[in-house]
Amino acid sequence: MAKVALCEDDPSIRRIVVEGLRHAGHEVVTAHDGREAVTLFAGDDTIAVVVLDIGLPDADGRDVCLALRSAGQVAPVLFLTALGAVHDRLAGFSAGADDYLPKPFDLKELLARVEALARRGRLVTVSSAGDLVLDPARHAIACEGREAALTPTEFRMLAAITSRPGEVVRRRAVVAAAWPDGAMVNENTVDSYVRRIRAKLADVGSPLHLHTVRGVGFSLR
Amino acid sequence: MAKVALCEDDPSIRRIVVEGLRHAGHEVVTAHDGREAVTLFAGDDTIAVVVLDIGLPDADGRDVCLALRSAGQVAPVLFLTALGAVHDRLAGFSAGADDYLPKPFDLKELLARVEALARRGRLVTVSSAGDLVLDPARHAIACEGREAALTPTEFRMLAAITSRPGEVVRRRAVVAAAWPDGAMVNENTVDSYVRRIRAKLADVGSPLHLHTVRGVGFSLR
DNA sequence: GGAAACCTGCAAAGGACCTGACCGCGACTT
DNA sequence: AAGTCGCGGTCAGGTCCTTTGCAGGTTTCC
Repeated sequence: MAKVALCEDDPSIRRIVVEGLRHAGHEVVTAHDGREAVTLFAGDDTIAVVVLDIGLPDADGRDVCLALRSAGQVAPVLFLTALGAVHDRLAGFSAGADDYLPKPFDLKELLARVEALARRGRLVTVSSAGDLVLDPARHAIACEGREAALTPTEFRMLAAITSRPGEVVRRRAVVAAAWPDGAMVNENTVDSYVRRIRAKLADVGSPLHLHTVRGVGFSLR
Repeated sequence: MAKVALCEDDPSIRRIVVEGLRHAGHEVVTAHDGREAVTLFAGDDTIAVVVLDIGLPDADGRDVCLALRSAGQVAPVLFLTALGAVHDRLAGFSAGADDYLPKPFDLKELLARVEALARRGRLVTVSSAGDLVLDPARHAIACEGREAALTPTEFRMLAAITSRPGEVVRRRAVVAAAWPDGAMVNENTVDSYVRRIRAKLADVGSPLHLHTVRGVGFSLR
């Protein structure tokens, strides 16, 4: 029950994979070549996993991956390839891939890996108007290329607020998230952190602002 | 003439396999349970192939595999199992296995597969990101011709960090990888090693730097 | 106007990390 | 057997960042 984007030029392989994914309950969008993949997949933030063939007729799958990444697509990418050579695998990873499957592959294994990637999520995306990305793997936020590192406490706090975009997160909940051990005394410390988080949001040019709801808490809009 | 690591709790099966491998000219090291396997196999970089029983008395073979992987063991892993079910096969692969053999198996087939794996080297042999190359066989890093030798501990540590290029690897994970036996007391020792690794990265002129993320861990960028 | 809630700038304290040096141990050499 | 060397691990001191809280200004609500 996740949305999977598939780019594969070989019709028979494509059919098998699509049927397998659909049968497993996933929604599938397909592209036949690299250009179509970029067009269809780049702006779609509902995609949970991207499956890319490396050997495409019009482009290298890795270039497609890079293009998707630079277009803000943050879904994990799994590469399919007939090339078993190590350096291809490596090039795939350095292009921003999250997993790799050499052809010929077992369909069940592909399904297992796709689902693993979908579960893992890898990134918490906050897409509302622009695409602000919260990256737990790097403890950073990113927006259109620009990136800012967060301290552990800042990150916990922001994560709590972005977990429910648009909604108001109560001050108490923010405190509980930022200080899981139950420590913390001074209320004002929260404000200090909010201030610093706001500064970093501004640094990356985020279209989303950390809005305060007086007497209640904070929300991201 | 390859070194094979075997972990199997059943004495009769173990004896048969060991004799078969030795007869074929391989060197064999054995473990009886998961803990012993991790202890013996994790730090041994001369191992060409690891053969793991999935059903061990003290642990799931897949967990052992994960532990070995995170400890920097890069040899291909072949699973033995009495379970023929597909989902076990898949779980095995997702745990980082390279091949799979259901019991009861023909000794000749096991030998053939072990040798195939030994020849092939390993699925993820050289982990590299950018132009930096990590060579497990020589315990060295190289960058555009220049090369530097790493000590075993340094290598395990760097391997753990390069396994996820760009992402932050938690300090805890780094420690687990560098000291697979769970030893290690002084936190500062990690810093010392990081320092040495940085020096060697600089020696070979690596474009990638070992970046520290305060309060979290390290990442390679 | 006044109080509460919030923002801002700043600075102290403590922790995390870096650095350079040191020492013990085992392996290898002589 | 003694010496040498590389590796693993530790230590002390310094640096820098994170955390925390204060003090005072500003906004909002009654």
